[in-house]
Amino acid sequence: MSDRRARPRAGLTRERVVDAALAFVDEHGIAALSMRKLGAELGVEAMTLYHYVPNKEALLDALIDRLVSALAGIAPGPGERGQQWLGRVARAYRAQLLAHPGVLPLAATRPAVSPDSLRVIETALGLLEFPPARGLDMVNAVMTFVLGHTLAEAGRAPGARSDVDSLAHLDADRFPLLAQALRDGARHDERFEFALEALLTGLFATDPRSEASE
Amino acid sequence: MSDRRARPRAGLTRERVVDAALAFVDEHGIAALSMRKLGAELGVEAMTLYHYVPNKEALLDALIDRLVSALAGIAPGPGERGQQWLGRVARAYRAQLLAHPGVLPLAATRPAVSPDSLRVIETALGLLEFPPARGLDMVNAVMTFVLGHTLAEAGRAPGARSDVDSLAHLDADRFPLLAQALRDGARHDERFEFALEALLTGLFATDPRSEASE
DNA sequence: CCTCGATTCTTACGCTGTAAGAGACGAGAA
DNA sequence: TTCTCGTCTCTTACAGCGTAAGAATCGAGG
Repeated sequence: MSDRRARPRAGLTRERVVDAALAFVDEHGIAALSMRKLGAELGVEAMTLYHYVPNKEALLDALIDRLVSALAGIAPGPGERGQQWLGRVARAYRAQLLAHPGVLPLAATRPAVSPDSLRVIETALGLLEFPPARGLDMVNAVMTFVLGHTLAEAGRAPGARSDVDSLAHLDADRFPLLAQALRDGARHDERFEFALEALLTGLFATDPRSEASE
Repeated sequence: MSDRRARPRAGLTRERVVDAALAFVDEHGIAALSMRKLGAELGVEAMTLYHYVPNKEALLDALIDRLVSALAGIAPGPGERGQQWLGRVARAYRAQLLAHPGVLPLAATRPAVSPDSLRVIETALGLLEFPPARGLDMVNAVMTFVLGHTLAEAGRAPGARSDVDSLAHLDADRFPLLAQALRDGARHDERFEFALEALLTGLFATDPRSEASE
């Protein structure tokens, strides 16, 4: 019944598996991802995947690592100050998250402590001219801000797009100011730029050298 | 075999169900929550819960609403400026999230558009002396910042506590500055206060009346 | 050709959310 | 009291999940 070449080798790699998972999540959302479906996408049974990934958790971790790794390549330009560089990293992070919104809930839920993300932080601390503890506070503030902001913008299920989009039909009598604020639409990019600049300005407002006291 | 009073009424309410779910999540984490286990906690079969909640998604939504509703009661003090009030709301939001860290992944993943959260925003817009669109940007920035920051601090599984805590044993040779920055421990509260003040300062740095141009 | 390790599949278990419908309860009507 | 009816609860069932255990198959090196 079964022909002799029913099961040719699929030529899988851990990388190919993660690639396929990322593509699948981009298309169908994180909730739809299952080992069986991912296997089917690769022409393979579910259990085969366990030869390349210890379990599903590890696979999900690998998805985040993909996004964060892209940030590790952002080198400071010649003479670039910490503030500019941190802004560039923040924008790149947001771009990565927006490019793969299905992964956003994962980024929110799992710690980002891969070697690549540590490298980004180490670079920042070297660049910032603040005491390391303070520098870490600043990096933490910026990265968590980007995550939170992008979550509100695009982190929800593939159906409803964003917080402000799901408010399209709201009670203008009970919330007149909010209705007015929303009249111009979402303006996600503007909103992000405004808030990022405000945060960076606030963070860098103090003098690096006056930090040891108190 | 089964005695005559085997099934007395459980006296459930939607509220009691949500209460139990919140308590269960606080104790065992969101991943452990299942309709069957929650039913068992209430002395009832799983399907019984569906008389009080249309499905599990709605139950999860109800959990977030619990947290956000607590913010709706924060009224501006007499003569209180927008910046102070927004800071108080931010700290209260963080306190709510920290009190129920199991719910944090939900807050990150689901839109916060319940009537109560809209009321908070409307109040903010009335208080801020900025054009509503700009005021919404500011509220959005603060709330998403708090969410992101608290996620990094406590949003992970009940096992590993936080991002910085899971770095306790890191390679001090490869990441010397980071290791130094972590020498004093987590300092979550300090870190939050520093970043929140920076953000608020940055947000309120511009003059409300000079916003119409450009 | 034969063997061996790497790869893939099969089967199975306990768990999940929930659809469908049966059954038991308690309050009001007769 | 007895009957009825709407509300509550349970039973059964199904398709899907992650993955443990082990059998089957492949391709490369001896």
